[in-house]
Amino acid sequence: MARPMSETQTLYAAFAARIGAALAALEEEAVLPAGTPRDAVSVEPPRDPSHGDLATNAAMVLAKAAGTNPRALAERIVEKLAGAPLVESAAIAGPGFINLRLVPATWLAELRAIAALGPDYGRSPIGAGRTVNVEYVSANPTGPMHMGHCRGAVVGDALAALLEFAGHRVIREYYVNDAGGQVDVLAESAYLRYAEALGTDIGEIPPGLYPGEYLVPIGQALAAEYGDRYLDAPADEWRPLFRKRTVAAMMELIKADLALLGIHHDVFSSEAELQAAGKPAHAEAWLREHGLVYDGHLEAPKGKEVEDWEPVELPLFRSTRFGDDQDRPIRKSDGSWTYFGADLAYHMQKAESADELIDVWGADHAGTVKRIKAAVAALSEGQGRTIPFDVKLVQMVQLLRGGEPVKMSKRAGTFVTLADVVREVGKDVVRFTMLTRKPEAQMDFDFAKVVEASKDNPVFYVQYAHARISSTLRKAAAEGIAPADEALDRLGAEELALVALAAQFPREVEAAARAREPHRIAFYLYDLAAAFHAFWNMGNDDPAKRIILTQDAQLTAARLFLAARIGQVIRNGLAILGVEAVEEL
RNA sequence: GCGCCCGUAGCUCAGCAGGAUAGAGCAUCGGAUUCCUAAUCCGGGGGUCACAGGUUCGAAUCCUGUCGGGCGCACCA
Repeated sequence: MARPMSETQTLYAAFAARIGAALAALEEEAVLPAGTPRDAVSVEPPRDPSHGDLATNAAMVLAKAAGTNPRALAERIVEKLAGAPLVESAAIAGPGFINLRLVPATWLAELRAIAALGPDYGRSPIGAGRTVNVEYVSANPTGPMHMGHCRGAVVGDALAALLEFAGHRVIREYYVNDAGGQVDVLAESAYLRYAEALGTDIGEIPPGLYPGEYLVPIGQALAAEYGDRYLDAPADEWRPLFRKRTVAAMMELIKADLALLGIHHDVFSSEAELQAAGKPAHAEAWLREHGLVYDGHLEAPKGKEVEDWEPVELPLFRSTRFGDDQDRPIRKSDGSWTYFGADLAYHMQKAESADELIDVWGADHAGTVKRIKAAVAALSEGQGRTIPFDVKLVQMVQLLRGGEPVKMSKRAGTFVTLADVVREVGKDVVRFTMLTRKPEAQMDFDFAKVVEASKDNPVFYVQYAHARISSTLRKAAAEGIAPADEALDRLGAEELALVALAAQFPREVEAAARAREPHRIAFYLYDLAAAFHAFWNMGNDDPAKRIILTQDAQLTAARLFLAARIGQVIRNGLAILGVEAVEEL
């Protein structure tokens, strides 16, 4: 046990392993029952730095299993840890915390580990061997992306990157809702533009159709390709073609918008193709076999008057068996599939190639979470394997400009497009800002504030820290000094404190990945940037604390080495968020 | 009426698997600029973690209820 740390082993991983070894030893001595689960054992920095460098709650969470009290068990664990390499002292505190004080060389080893791992520093194996399907965006293919889609897009994309960094294989997926009635409306709208392109005066776009200008080029393209062939033809003749062509064009628009945000999906699944392949019918048959679909009557909606309510018999999925409030229809009275019916089959399809599913939805779809969770639960049960399934609900974003709400009307076609916003404030600002709040909390997005270049704005604050590091390295290079790790032992307490914070990056990644919360990375980076800015400013008060000391090349090289590693961690974190680490501002 | 989310400093929000004395920014007050980028930093004041119960060695965190705000509640998507 207690192997010395290797070049590339990170601190928290090393000590988690060491404590595990100590616990295993105690199992052999029968102090702990064999096979005691250790999931709740954590290794973390103590709240108060004066307590030491690392703390573990092992004694507290395992005391019950050991049949003793936390402090007594802590003593047994401390015996095993006290003599370990790099440990200066191990003490029991409070209700049974074990505080470890480490020799300073520990931090220097971590610095070298960051250097050795580079862009891989912080990667975790917790997801190894697991494939996660993350479905996000899935905006209807009826027009360009608007700001209502933005937050889910960014959160989903960052979540996918985070899970990948934490070792999962990730499938980024987009569900194209190209089968519903709205797509007919879209086709009709495009048909109008087609007629317009051929010289017909179409006047005002009738209410209910899509009025957006973005359909004009589609109409022109269709006119150029087909001439007036469909101008006086019955709708049945052109509708399927116009649907297909317009949806395809809309998806190109959407993909271009997503590209502006740096988002690229691996898989686009078409609802229409899903239906054409008979997947929903197959799902229905399977569910009927398992007694989970039956023909029954839908209850009238509660708390809401429906004038022409008539009970009809429909095929219902027994979602109440899995916690839903009502059984849900999978087909309409005309026999076509409901959105849910197709979505249910879609989730079955996704589960074929993934161990785990995550959907990122807007909060306006909160009402349908239970039924789709019920569907996946039914699938899990029927297949006899657990399919973990999470729906991340992303709350609304209120758009402001200098404190005033930005007026939007979908009907009038005056929504704020994602492309406009990215053009105005930039990709990095949009992405980072969307991640500075937990997704389930509502947020404001103020155009005036997010472009502010001050510490009030976390994007700039973090990028500024990185730019400062870059410029320092440039300046040092110009003076002929390169970062080097030969004299790291000359680094002082302030420098080691900075390393201690950087060393937490791997566990932040793991915690964020486990919680499926990429915003934690953004907050961590803010803290790390703050620590670096504070460190930097010590050089303003005391010139001896500057990074570049022309009269001491050796110490300068060591400090540059430190600064470069902090920069590396910032880069790795920003990479998860999909934000550029700039070299200068 | 029902379901989901939220409620933490004057404002905007963090709070990491239930852990030690609840944190940051803004605002406010007082300081640092012959400087490697002051686009930054240091310090002061500011809290009944909405409220009431419960679970336990320990709750901002978990459970129940109440109040307040948001979203949703069609065979729509």
